[in-house]
Amino acid sequence: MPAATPPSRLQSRAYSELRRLIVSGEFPPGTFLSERQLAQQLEMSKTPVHVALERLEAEGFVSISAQQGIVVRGMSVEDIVDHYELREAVECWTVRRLAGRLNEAQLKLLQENIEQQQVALRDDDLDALMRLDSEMHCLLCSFLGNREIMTIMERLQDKIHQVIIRVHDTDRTRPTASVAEHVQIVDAVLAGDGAHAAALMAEHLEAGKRRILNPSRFPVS
Amino acid sequence: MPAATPPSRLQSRAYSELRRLIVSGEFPPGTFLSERQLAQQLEMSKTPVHVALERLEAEGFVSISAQQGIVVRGMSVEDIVDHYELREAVECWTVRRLAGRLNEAQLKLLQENIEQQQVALRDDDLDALMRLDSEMHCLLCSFLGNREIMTIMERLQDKIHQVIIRVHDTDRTRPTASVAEHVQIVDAVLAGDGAHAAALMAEHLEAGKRRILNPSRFPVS
DNA sequence: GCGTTGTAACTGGTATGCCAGTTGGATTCC
DNA sequence: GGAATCCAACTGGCATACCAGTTACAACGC
Repeated sequence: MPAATPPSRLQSRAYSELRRLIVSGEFPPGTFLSERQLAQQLEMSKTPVHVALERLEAEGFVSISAQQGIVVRGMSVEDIVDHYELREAVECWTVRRLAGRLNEAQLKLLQENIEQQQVALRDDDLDALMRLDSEMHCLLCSFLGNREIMTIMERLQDKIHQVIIRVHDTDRTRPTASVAEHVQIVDAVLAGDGAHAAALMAEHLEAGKRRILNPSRFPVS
Repeated sequence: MPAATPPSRLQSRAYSELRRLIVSGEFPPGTFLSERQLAQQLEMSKTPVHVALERLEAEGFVSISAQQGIVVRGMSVEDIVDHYELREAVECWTVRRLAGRLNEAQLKLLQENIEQQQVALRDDDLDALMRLDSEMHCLLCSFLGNREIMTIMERLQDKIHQVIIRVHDTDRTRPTASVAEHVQIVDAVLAGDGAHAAALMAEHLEAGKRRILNPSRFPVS
């Protein structure tokens, strides 16, 4: 048996696609969605779409009101604070744990990422910087080999991506500092100084949070 | 309009009920479930049951194979290790953050919990001890007022409950030590010594993990 | 007796139709 | 003209029917 095509449930496709549309900003916060319309757009029936939306609601990406409609959730200021607290807890612990334990392959991945960050910074490519930042944080977590943590980090990165693409500041100070902080964090991890790496990570995340919260405009639940 | 009964979707009821049945051990790991049978048991149709199961799969409580069946997931040794790593990250950060910031009402809640633990210990009521332990850890996290963290903690507590009810050791050493550790942790938080509280919490969780992993028998995914 | 094969009884996944409830706007009545 | 009202066009939630795929077992052929 060649196993043919993996059955690949429609609901999985609906989930991935919808999550992508929301995270990418194509469905910005506040957008009203309709099961029927989405079903038509995704060329499937309501059922798998319904299941996917239900899961997205559980993960906080949409809000469903019976007999009313579905609306894409944004993050409130409180949500963002909560979000960064969780990231601080997880990521500080991560670098503390990783300190002095990186192998060569892992180090190479980090260095490649940082080099690309520096290129993107020079080219003023903010989209690439954003992607590389997310990748860097996920990369560090992935080295733990902990699926629980990875799942959470991927969700957190997606949620913050949804917010950050709507923050347009022309100031280059923060991206420049951010790349430098990444270098310092990796250096501290490499040096085996877990406490220092954790402290740097905390400052790094705090700065990221301030950048998002300061140019304050901001959405709703 | 008196708003009558809140609509309370059937799928929410299905989700809560199924999660309860799994966590409580009534559906032990490895149990085969059937959408139709569950629908009959819960007195509703397949649809809400299907949605609930899909969400439970996303949260790791069950495993669904198309055209085959649904099986209640247990935790592998790796799952347990991952689980405790995440708890260490979150809970150590929590007590560090809480150190020196408890108000009187919060302190009272903690003290009441500890008193009940001591009573349960004296009465040799292991079920109560288990419940109070879970409550104590959730209590601490709840003081942060962080919904992200609370949601995660509730899921983690449920998953570990599912495992721990299957560990029957007659040794009273661990429960006794556990209660004492809770007292020390609260004392450290109260004294405002975050680093010490975090260190105590790490040891406490490590001991809990060892207790589960040592009497090793253990299940599958 | 053993291996093969065919079949029937399941499984979850999906499509469809209907339901109750909400909403917004046109209409009607003051 | 303004306000209350009613109705039609939605919404998501649920039940049902059907589908494809899997599995286990019985019957058959060797």
